[in-house]
Amino acid sequence: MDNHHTTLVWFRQDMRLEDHPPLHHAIERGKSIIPVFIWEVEKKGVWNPGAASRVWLHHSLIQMQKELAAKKSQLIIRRGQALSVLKQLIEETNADSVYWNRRYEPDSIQHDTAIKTALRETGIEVKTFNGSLLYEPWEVKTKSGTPFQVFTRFWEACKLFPEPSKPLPVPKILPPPLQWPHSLDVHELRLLPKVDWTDGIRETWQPGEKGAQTHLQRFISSAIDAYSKDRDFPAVIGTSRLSPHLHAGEISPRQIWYALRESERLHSAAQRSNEIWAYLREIGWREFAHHLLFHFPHTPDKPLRTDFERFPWKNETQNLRAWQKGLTGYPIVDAGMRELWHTGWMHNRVRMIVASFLVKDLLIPWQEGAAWFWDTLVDADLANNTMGWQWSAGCGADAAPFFRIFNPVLQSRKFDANGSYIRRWIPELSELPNKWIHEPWTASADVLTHAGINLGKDYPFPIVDHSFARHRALNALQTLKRKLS
DNA sequence: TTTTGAGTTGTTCGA
DNA sequence: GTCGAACAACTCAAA
Repeated sequence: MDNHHTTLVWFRQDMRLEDHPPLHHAIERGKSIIPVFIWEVEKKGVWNPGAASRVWLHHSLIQMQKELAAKKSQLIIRRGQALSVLKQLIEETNADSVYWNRRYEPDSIQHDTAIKTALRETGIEVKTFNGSLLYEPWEVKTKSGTPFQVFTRFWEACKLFPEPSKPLPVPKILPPPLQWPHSLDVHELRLLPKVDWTDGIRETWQPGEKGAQTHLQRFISSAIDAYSKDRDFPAVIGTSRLSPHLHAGEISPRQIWYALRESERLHSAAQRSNEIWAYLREIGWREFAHHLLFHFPHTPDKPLRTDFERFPWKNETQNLRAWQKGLTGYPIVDAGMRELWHTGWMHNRVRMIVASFLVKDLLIPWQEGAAWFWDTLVDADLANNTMGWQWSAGCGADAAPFFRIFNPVLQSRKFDANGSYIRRWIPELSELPNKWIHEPWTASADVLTHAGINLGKDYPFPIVDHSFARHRALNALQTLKRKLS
């Protein structure tokens, strides 16, 4: 049995067959291919995937198995230390090459680099590729060679690069080995929770490459033309909702880039072009987040602006719990937190509102918010999550702390004027007229009774007064300034 | 990328 | 028709 020159293609956060450089190059070698997924033993002090991400991964793996089966191939699933599993597989299959797409989180870089070195030392060919970013984080730099810290400058610099390379086609067939090594069943990884709370995720999402394509097509055909207007309204499906697919790598940013550029070419109207670039700019934010994380690897735990390490945070567990459960008494905040809990996702506008509320109104450290998002978001991504929270706290790149104290009532009136988002996620308020839906505590006893609400019982009073909290946050920022000078 | 508060101008309404 | 109070609508600077 000559299985010689088999290539292992190691899948991680790139659960797709289209635009997959390692697969493409493995096929070009003309030898058999074994797709591998390894569920690594969870390590302490490392950002292991959160509960919602694991649920997503479970379903994504099942989809991958189906996709591969249609290509006369299969996904070999193993568990354990990646290096020893790969060595084991190399021995079992006589493989001489391992290909994979690069990851960019600090832990992953260290980890993957060590594996690459160790494998090469044993004479194995290792090739790594860029499968998840438009540009490598180290390619984009200022004129003086330093990393960017302001988005607009970063994005301008990106646009000076040649366009990203065209996505690679889905391979027609993956040459199978003469004999398949043993694989675990997806269920054996125990990625699903013991108590099943995943209904909402399953109803809302369709993990896998097909689901990603469906979302992309829907977005291009029905939402892109109103993107810049609609994207801020959480009751409207005005955003792409591609974030979990992007995070799992079920679609690559190159595929999105080309799909949109293609649609720009087909509809040459200037307006559509504006909308497309407004959206691509968001893909740019994702690139920027990875750029920042690569150059400032300590930022998942520590503020980029070091003076913020002395910010007088309040670690009030009760308030944190109320925020997590969607019981702050501010309907727009609670609606967002409940959408998150139920679907594993939250509209971006609402993410900014709830983040501002946690950090500025409750003065709870942004790391607490980041940790909760990490566990509950199906799109939990270390780069995006870190940048987003530091942006909200005002301690990261593009710092503007004063601009980021959102008024939850004003935001609610502006972006959910008729309260349909609130009513969807907070049914106990559904009978309350629009006038009071954003601030139930201002409604008269009469109005509340009529809406069937016993405030303080059915729905909480605000856990903090926003006006008071705003002044408190401004004072806290003031002390930071004083300490500096 | 937002909110607030002050200052200004405009509008309405009743005496 | 006039006056002034009350309030709405708007602009702008500062946090």
